[in-house]
Amino acid sequence: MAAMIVEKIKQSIMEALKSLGLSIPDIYLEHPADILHGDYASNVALVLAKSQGGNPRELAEKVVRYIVQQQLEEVEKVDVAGAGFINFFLSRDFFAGNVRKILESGEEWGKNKMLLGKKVMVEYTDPNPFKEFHIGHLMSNAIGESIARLIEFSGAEVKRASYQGDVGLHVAKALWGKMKKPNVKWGEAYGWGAAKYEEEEEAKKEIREINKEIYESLYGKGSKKKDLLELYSEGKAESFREFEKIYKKLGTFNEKTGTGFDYYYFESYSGVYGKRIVEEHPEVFEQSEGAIVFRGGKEGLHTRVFLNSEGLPTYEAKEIGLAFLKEERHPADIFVSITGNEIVEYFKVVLAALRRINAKLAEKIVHIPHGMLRLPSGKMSSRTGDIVTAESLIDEVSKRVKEKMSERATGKEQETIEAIAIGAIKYSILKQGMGSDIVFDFEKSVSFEGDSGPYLQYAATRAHSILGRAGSADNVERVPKEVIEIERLLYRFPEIVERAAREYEPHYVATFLTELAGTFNSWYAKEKIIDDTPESPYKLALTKAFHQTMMNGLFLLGIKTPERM
RNA sequence: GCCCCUGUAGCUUAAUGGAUAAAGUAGCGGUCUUCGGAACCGCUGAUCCGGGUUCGACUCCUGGCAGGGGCACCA
Repeated sequence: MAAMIVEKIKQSIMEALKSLGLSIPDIYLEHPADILHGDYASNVALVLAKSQGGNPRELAEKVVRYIVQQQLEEVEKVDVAGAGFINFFLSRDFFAGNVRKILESGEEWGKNKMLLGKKVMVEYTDPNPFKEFHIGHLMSNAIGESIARLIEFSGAEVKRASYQGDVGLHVAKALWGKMKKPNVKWGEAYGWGAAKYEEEEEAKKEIREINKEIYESLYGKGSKKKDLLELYSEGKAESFREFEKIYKKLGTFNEKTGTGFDYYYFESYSGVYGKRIVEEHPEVFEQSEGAIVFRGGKEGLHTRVFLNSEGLPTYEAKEIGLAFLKEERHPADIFVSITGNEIVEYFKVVLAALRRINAKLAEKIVHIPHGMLRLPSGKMSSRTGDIVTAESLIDEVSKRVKEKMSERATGKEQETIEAIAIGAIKYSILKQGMGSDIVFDFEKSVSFEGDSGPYLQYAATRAHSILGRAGSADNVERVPKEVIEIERLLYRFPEIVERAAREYEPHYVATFLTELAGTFNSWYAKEKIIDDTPESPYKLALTKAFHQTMMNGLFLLGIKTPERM
């Protein structure tokens, strides 16, 4: 397989530097904002002039002379501009060849080999049984699914994992609520139990008792209260079924296994594991006020409790256990964990402790924290009952899509409506960088115009519609002289995918697709694609290449491309 | 008080130390003789405040200010 053009250009720069007897710094290429500055630009001359002295422009001229001698077929022109930038202009043939390549590659278009042969496990979503699947989980799911797909596109074998809190006070609250009010849903039972826990001493006492009971039954001591355990299993199974339905809807679903995730981990297991591991490593942990703690002070971290004074594992010990559990069940090269950023500090402590127990395992763990999805009123919380469930959000947005669609004659299939609604929601989550919060304004956040999921889907369906009308679109013979702007974007797709995967940042893909769709829409507005000019077949091929790129890109965001909308 | 994250047009967000800071939305003005108007074109509008490093800073360092998160037996 031919190397990506960006690699070829880098190579040619390196050879030029070598011939000139210069040292070779890290070379990176950028796409200049202004097309007058070429398709790629390099600042090596500026970098070298800085480290070794000399005039950057003169240096650039020398480098260019060597590059020109190499006669790269894809490069039409190389020149020096500005302070000493080397600008590369790609040839007409390169762009046409790329269109051909897209059509040949189809669903494979955009893949890279960065992680070829690697095994990667991605953990995300992590909803807790007995509680509602809220929009925070939706956010984690959207991000995790996209990252999983990006990693798959980079050549790795990906396993999806979800880690769920099936023990702890929240479970006891739900169980207590359900026992008092057998007819309400689990989510509601939890909300009510949580409220009473704060309000009434008696309730608090009973809930703590239930918590202990569950723990003891799980830790092998058994329990006399058979009905409580039955209710517990029932609730867990019920949650599982509910979650699976949502995963299917969201597109996190493996047809082969018939489940959303390849691996499910539970705190009840990771807790047992973690407790044992902590106890086996007294050289790492220490006793303090009756608890077992890890002192992170040396590394500028907090001291955190791993086993509480009752000997029960906390979040930290469970996370340690989880790391070993994952490695045992599916040894991988990279374990990615997607979580909210409120636990970054804890995660650092966990990793610091793990490093001393098993440095190799700790090395393989990558924590990707994301911002929070907040409501205008404040933090998302299921404790106060002030929550928006994923289900209700999808329903609400679907309703609006339906209204919008009823203005049209065709296509009111539920499937399409949901694809658009979920596309809108996912896009609003994935269009921005991982770090910052999203303020979720019910009215504005999910728009159908401009910078939105439906905008991307719409551009794709337009292209699809033209292709349906035209029949064949595989003729890349009569190439027009002028390079069309879309061509200058299309070839960049694999680079974008690779970068997004490398940095675990799906928003690079989202931003790129938006630019691409906008360019297509502009072109579409002023250019007739199906006409009787000799260029028409090429324009059709270009339309098909655009459509393929949109489909692959949207797939990477976990968004479906409807045929009509 | 200490630690971490974030401050970019009115609002929501882009920008790999690089060339004139890019979009969407809101506002104003256009395109309606269509291969699909959820579209297209134009105008208005921004790097929180000081200092520093650099040929070059939204980006790196430093001091403030503002917002969020975290600071031992919850997750």
